[in-house]
Amino acid sequence: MKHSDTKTQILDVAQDLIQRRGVNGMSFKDISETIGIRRASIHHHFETKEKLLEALMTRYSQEYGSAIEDIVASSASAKNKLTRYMKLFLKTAEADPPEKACMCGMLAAEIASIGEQAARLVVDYSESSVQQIARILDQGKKNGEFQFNGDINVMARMIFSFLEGGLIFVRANGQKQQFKAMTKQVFKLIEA
Amino acid sequence: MKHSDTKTQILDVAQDLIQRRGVNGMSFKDISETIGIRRASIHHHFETKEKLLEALMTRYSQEYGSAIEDIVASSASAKNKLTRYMKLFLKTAEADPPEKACMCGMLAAEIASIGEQAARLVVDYSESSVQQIARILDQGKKNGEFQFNGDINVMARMIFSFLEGGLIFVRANGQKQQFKAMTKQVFKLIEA
DNA sequence: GTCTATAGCGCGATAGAC
DNA sequence: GTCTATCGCGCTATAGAC
Repeated sequence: MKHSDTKTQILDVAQDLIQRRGVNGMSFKDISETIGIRRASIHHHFETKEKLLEALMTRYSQEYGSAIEDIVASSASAKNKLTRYMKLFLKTAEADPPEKACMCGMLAAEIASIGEQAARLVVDYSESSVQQIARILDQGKKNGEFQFNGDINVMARMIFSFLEGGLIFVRANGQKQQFKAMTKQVFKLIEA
Repeated sequence: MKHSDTKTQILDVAQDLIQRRGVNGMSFKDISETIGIRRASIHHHFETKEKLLEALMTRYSQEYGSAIEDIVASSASAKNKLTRYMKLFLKTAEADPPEKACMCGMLAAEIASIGEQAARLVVDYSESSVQQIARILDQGKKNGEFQFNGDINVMARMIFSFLEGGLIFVRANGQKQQFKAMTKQVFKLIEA
């Protein structure tokens, strides 16, 4: 079993810190102390903090983007797909130790503090997530699983917004079981 | 017409900066340069940054808390109340210049970076907001305006989460008209 | 690829004059 | 109540040895 290389370790620790404290609450010093190297060594792998954020968000988009694509492209029911999609968020809410929000949500909250490139990656990822949710809703509406009034895309954006905001607030108030209750409530609103 | 005093100016500028950049993206230097005084003068009014955040969140709870109470306690229809409540968020989304999210949401996102006292004020305020939304939903369900499956409190928390998350993401992607569309979608889901 | 050393600035905070 | 001056630390970033 090989240990992950330094570059990967840096990305892992940076992501963890951002999910807990945010971009401006995460520093090269924090990272270096956590993985036991010097700050200068981080700069060897990532020239600037801005570049680190770009690399982080790129990896994130690929990992989660393909996980979500797998879900949407599968032959399962719409309900099963939406359940699996929301389970990705549930996993973060129920992480041990908890106190983690979605990294995309944290970067979006501090969008003014990250570079243009990283900001675009955040926007692109979130817009693509909304689209994927919309596809699931569309499938469900067409095959009769789901039934609700209003526009599918608006509804998809609402679900995404609630998932992101929900994670931030259950982390703040510590009541993570509330998050699960809300994901179940989604189905009560849209199921036929 | 008297100009607002320094203490109020400091709170106003601090709140504005937090809504745009977040707690860790706001500094005494930013505040001092914006209102044209020295950093030491801010410390005269607020001993520490932590105390400033407490004062800020206390004022915020009072202002918005009483505005929300007025709405909930009025004799209007549930639909009218919920519309007025959501209009408080819409006003932030459509602020000019925009790029503002809800201060409570920004503090919640960076909850690990603020003191215990300020953190509790954030949690208390958001929980009380959820309760107020629940009261509106309860009124609407009882008098037949609203009709939806599931628990009222969970539904209230979902609406609050979506409003907070929604503000963060429409600020990031610049499409504030999407926020208004989502608030309208709420009624399509719950109206009888 | 990791290190030491350092530059240069921003930060929160305090002492003390006015 | 505001100022100047300063402390001490954290921050991102860079140069250059090993």
